This record gives sequence, C-alpha cells and structure tokens, in this order.
Amino acid sequence: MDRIDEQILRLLKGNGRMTSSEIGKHVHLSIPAVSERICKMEERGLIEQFSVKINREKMGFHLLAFIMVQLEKPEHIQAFRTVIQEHEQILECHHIAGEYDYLLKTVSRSPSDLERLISDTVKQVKGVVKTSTLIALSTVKEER
Amino acid sequence: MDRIDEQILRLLKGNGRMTSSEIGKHVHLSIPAVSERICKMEERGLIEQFSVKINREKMGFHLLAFIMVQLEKPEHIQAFRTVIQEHEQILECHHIAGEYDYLLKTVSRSPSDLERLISDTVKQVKGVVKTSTLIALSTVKEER
DNA sequence: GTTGAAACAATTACGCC
DNA sequence: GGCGTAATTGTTTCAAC
Repeated sequence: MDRIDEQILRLLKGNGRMTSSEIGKHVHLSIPAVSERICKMEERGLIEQFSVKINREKMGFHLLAFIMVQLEKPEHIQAFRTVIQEHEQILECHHIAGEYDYLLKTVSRSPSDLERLISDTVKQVKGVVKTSTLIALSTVKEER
Repeated sequence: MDRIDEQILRLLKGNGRMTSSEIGKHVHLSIPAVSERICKMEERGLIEQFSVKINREKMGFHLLAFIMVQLEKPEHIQAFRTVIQEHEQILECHHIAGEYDYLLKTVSRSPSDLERLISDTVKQVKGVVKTSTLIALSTVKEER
C-alpha cells in the first residue's frame, strides 16, 4: 500500500470501470502492473468490491431517514438482525453506544411508506421498546 | 426501467466490473443489448457512477462515529458545507429535522483522531453551538 | 433486439532488474 | 517482489439488419 496504490484507489473510487490502461497513464505504469496492483488489493481485502452508485431519488425513494432503536434485551438481537438484513429499505445498521442501541439508515418512497417501515417492520421486532426517527431534509455529502 | 434493468442493476451492485457478456447470460440478452441498457441508465442518471468499496478498517480507520451538529444561524451554512466537503473523514452530511441540524457520518483512526475531528474541525466552524457524538461499536449492515 | 467484423482491453508468458 | 514487452485471449463497439 504505497503512494501509487492510493492513487489507483482514488481513481477507481471516481470511476470503478476505469481501464488499467487509463489508470496506467495517470500513475505511469504499464497495464499488467496496474492490473496486478488492483488484484493484490482485492486479495488483501482492501478493495471489498466493485459496485455502482444508484440514484435513490430516481428509484422512487424520496425519503431518507435515520431510525434510532432501543433493544430491551440481548436475547432479541438475532431476530432483530435477521429483519435488518432482509429489508431492502434498511441500508445500514450500526450498533451504537449511548441511549439507543442501533442506528438505522433507511429509505422510503413516501411518509406513509416510512410509517410502515417503523410501525410494521422495526417496532414489530420483539425487544424493540423505543425508537426515534430523524428525517433528512437534504443531503450535503454522501460518499458511498 | 423494466424487470431486466432491475436485474442488471442488482448484478452490477454485486460486481460493478461484471462484463456485459456475463450479465447477458443472466438476463438472456446479447452483449450490445446489455451495454445499451447500462448506457441508457447512466444517461438517465439512474446509475450515478461506478465505484469501488474500500475496507475502511484495513485503511486504518477503526472508528466510525455519527456526529449531530447544531448550527446557530443559517448565515454560517456555506462555511460549514465547505469544511464538510473538504474533509475526507466526513463521509456523509445530512441536513436533518429535529433538535440538531446536521448528521455527520465520520471515520477516524483512533479516539484521539476523533477528538481532533470534533474539536478542531467541526466545533471550529462558526455557528456550531452544540454537537452530540454517537460511537459505532459494530456494523451489522452497510450497503454502500 | 441480433449478428459479425473491427477495435479495444485484459491476461499470460517471458525476460529483466 | 515489482516492472515492461509482446502474443494470446476475451470483450466491447459499431455497423448492418
């Protein structure tokens, strides 16, 4: 992980489909040299995966909300995690320290859709005793 | 945006470098047909960009924290946004409704690094009157 | 949408330092 | 271990339909 690898990562972050020859022009390396560096970074787990950023607005998800969840007892964690993993509108779930136990990042099509997500999905999980929802009005920055 | 486009998006989400020929085998379409669909989704803005998911842990960022920020007056927003955009450890910034005005998703190398981020960067911005930090203990799900 | 030819990029094998 | 060159293989692009 040297200076050149960092440059390659920066380039790939901006365009995950950039060709090795194009990257090579930036870092002054041959095509096989660039390919090998990318492969090695994948092997080491530094590069987790190549992906696409999808515009959620254009997919109909107009609402971004953060839901903080209080879980009563640790015995309900497994059921909770299963629900989280299976729900496509729950993008992120972090175990956090503080008054609440989990912080969820969610997307919804409408306020009523968010209502369903909170009432029918999150609060339906055994052990969920309290939630607090933060609605995003706009997004200033989002490095996904 | 039909059934096939959805399938293509799902495949690209899992592997942004999947070839059109490979995608074609899944959706039973020829290579130019797949390429054209991907191009059209890029033109429409549905696909924002191709990217790469980098393992933050392996990059030395062991701490994930959410910082909620209260901004005194709207006249300080521009300066605040500039700081946000320029700081690489601030991954996300959402304008939110509620007691706090902004929710920041941040990464740090260590607790002292997070301390610097809060004290020397965020609180240094004019108009920032209050912050509240949620430390992530672990991440259950993160669709980036 | 498909097919096929041309252009392009990646992979492999090899030699080099 | 890391790099470059050149041949091979595979992929995309571009036409025509």
